[in-house]
Amino acid sequence: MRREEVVLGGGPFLPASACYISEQMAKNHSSAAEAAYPEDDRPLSQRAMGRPAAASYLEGLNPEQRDAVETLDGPLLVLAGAGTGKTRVLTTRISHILNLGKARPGEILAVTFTNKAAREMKGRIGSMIGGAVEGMPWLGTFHAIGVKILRRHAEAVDLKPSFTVLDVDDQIRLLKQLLAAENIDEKRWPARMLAGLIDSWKNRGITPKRVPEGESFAFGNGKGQALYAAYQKRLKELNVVDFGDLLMENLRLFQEQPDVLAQYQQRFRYMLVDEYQDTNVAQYLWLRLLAQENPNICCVGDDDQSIYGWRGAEVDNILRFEQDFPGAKVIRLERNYRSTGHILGAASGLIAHNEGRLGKTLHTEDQSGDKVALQGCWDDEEEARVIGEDIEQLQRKGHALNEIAILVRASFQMRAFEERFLNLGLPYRVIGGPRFYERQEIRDAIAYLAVTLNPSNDIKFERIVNVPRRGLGDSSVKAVHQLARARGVPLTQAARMIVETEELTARARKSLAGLIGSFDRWRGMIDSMKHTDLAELILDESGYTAMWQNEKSPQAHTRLDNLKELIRFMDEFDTLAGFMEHVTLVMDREAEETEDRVNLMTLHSAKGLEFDSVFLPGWEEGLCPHQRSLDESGRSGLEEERRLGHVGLTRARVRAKITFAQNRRTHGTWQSAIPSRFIDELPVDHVDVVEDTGYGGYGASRFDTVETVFASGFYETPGWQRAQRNRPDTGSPQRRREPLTIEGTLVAASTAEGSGFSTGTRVFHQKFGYGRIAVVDGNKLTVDFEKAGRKKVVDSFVERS
DNA sequence: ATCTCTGTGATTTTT
DNA sequence: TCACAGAGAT
Repeated sequence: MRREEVVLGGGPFLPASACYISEQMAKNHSSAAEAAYPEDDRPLSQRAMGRPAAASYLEGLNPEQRDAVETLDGPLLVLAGAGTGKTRVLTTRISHILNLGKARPGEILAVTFTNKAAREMKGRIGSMIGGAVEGMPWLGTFHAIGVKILRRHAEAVDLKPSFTVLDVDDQIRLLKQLLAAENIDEKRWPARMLAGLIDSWKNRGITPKRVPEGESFAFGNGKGQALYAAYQKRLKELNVVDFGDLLMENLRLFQEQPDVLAQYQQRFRYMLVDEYQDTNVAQYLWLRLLAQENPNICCVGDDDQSIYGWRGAEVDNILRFEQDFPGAKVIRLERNYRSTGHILGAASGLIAHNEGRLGKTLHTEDQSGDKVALQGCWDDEEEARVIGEDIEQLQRKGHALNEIAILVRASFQMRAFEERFLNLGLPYRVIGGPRFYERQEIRDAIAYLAVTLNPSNDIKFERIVNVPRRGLGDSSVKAVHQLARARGVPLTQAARMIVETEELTARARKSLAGLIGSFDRWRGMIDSMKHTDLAELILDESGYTAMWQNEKSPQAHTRLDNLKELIRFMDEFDTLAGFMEHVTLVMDREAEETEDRVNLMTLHSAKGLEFDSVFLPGWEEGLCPHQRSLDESGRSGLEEERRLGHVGLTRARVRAKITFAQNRRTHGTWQSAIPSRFIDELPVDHVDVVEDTGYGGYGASRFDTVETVFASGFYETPGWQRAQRNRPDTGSPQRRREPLTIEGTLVAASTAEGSGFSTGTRVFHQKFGYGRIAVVDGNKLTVDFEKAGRKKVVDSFVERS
């Protein structure tokens, strides 16, 4: 994720001796190498040096794992259940391919979903083959690899090689502008919704032209498709791509340029895919294209752990693998090395209720250990109290808090636990939540750096043009915008032009000129200054650091710390450009946690992790099979929720406890809840019911209150009142009051070179009124206005009167 | 520009 | 209930 990813192509990747053999084998690798294996086919030099025999790393594997590692040719699906050594198989397989000399590191494509997984694989392979990780240039996330390929062929998809990746914030900002331009009421049709829709299209590999007619109506009364097209056009103008494009444009590239596709098909002798159950349609199509020529594709995944359907993952991809890749071999990894027999039994029993699955039966030799505990509680507070007590007891027995996790379905559940733990003085940490890169101050800082590097990055420029406040409010920005659009130039360039005139107030003009000047100055220092020093200088000189120093809010200090952390992070890269290249894609830095704390997170973020003790609160109908999931996706939704439960249980090594609350406060009102259907699906032999002794007596009376509050409160809810009020209002979306003639002038001005104006012409200006042109200087006019006096203006802001 | 008020909606999250 | 975003007021 750091420097090594910037390295393109395959550099030296193995010790010299190994490199030699790889070269040789790669040339005529097919039959000879296969026949030779498993005999010791290392070069004499290596054998003489006493290096471990080729197969030594295979020894610790169980038969299925070994089969998965050694079945190198043809399509292979490895169904790897939870805790069955999936990562080990992947990394050993890569090492094996390299060791046999069947491919060079640069000829292996290995894709993961997260940076974390990619990093882990790099690390493990590095320690297996001897540290030289640079040799795996094509090991990374789908997105990172997508960027790498796109950079090399940017022109083929109407981009410049210097394109940047748009983050979600900027994406929304851009969509909002489009909606405003189209006069769409953002209240009714929020930009986020459109973003989600576009994302879902991109997930499925659907271009604007191919949007199904019905789906276009999912936004703005049928404007969905047109807006998607407009958005794509705008992205190209700005030379940016969004996350979805990283794959979409790759697909387009491969489809439109067969020679480019062929180049990669030949390059990748072996392909490996991690977490295949999480791939979306676009990723699947991408892999299919690459594997057409050379079917050595190995997908590792677990259909029972597919929990990202709602963001485009297609479980179907893994279910259909054998049809998609004819002649595919399927290997099941069912030996679990993580959990006790009871935990595994409970998890297996639960997931067995799903119909759409390939079917695996996890087993373990470990038959010791406790059954899964089950306890009902009165409400969420009691649930937190019970779990808090359990944890304190574990702590007293000497268990590390780091080995304890509470996995919730939805983040609002965390609150009760946090309150309780603060009360008890029990240290905890929340995993997930807002990420470093998503913090406002980090994004602002990055915006400054981005504009310094590339002055035509309009989106970033807009973000910080008035941050910190420098008197460039809406009206000033709008004027710059208008000019930029009329001329078809970036905002910074429009700003340069406008400060030569008197369109803006003297104060705004001075401020804007200062900002532009600063950016020019900073840009001039890129080559002569260390990038981290430059970043610091920019943040200081722009007044950004001062802005937070002057703020008295308690978070201001953290923000300044984060900025320092950003600079420290930058230091891991050689140049500013190198840092910026990776900033959008990889900023998942979490400070290494050393303290002993209980882990609190959602079930989703627990995937891939494991703990000695796991608590699973909130197993209630409507929450653990989440109501929304049921409403929106019916049976498949229910099955995904069940997989979520399965993922939760299989995180536990030695103990797991499921709890549910009979009453839960949601949106302010108390609701009585019934235990999740999943609870009754657990095999009784693996479960111990803990009697709930925590409440007595007052339950019924409280319940009465619940009903009264609910019944009487309804007609006072804001929602109802809103509905009443809005009834007669037939809704008249505000029309933007902009004379059409202005538009006409704008179009004319943008097409004509130079101004079509001459001295003496009577003109009209929105702000200054009527006047007569005194001087024409290219696009700049000096006009004697009847009321405002002599002003310098840009020609596109006036019209003939 | 900075605040206060009002309306709104409320799973899950990576890149 | 409560947090947050956007509009409107000062």
